[in-house]
Amino acid sequence: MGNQKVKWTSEEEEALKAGVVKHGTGKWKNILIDPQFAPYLTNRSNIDLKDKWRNMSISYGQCSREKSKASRVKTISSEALSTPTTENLVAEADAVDEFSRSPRDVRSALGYNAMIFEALLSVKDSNGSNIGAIVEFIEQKHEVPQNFRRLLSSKLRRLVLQGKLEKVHNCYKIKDAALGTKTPIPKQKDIRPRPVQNSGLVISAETVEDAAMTAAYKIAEADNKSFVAAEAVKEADRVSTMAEDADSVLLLAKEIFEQCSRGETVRLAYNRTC
DNA sequence: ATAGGGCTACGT
DNA sequence: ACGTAGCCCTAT
Repeated sequence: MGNQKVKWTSEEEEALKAGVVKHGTGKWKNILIDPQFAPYLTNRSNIDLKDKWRNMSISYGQCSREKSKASRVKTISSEALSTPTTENLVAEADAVDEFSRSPRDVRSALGYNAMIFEALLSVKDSNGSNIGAIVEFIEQKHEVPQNFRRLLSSKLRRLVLQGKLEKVHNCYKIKDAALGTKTPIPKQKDIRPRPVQNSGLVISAETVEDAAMTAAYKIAEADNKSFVAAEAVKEADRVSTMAEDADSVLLLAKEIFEQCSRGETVRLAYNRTC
């Protein structure tokens, strides 16, 4: 007799994720009235968004480990201080948030792309950020190598090439199109054994990039709120590292392709150690 | 308007 | 029978 339950479609989920990236968690009404997302969410109320986001956060968080019913998020604040498990360390680090940068910051090992998105997402300036600001932001939160600025600029260039970022004058910002409205890729909930298309580089690279975007969502969420279980952070780490590897291969392939198409002879030397 | 607890339809 | 996820209720 109660009402029928209407399952969320993947389009709705994507719109919600993108909405959270753009407006932040808790801004459900804003997401709902944003013309960018509204078309996908006509059947949902702001409360629905809140509930759905809660469910998504929970299911991302518990992934593989213990599935005690009490891991419902609220335990973080009460127990984090007493039991030093990895999970709680992360929760704690995120709860203190802001400018806490203990030397063993759990996220210091995150992939650079993830850091870049993290930086750009937390700067709400619609003009974007210049490279100096990005470097500064990341240095605040993570330990970086000596040549970081140089490294960063090549990463940024790459992301612009891929259409993930937009460069205006000397400022970089996240391209809206990259945040979901673009492709209605079905993208089912991971876990599934997904038949790996052995057909090629492009497809797999795109898939990985998609995963990297998801990782960015999670990181954005971690900064906006104070919870995201260790599993999610670890996964974000793993995935963004994969994405960077794929990036390199993709870029290399592109260069080779361009040289070939100009009729140049391309020589490849294989001297990897692994 | 939002957060969090509670209820329950639905799929195993 | 049980867990999950969508929906409802209430305090803030």
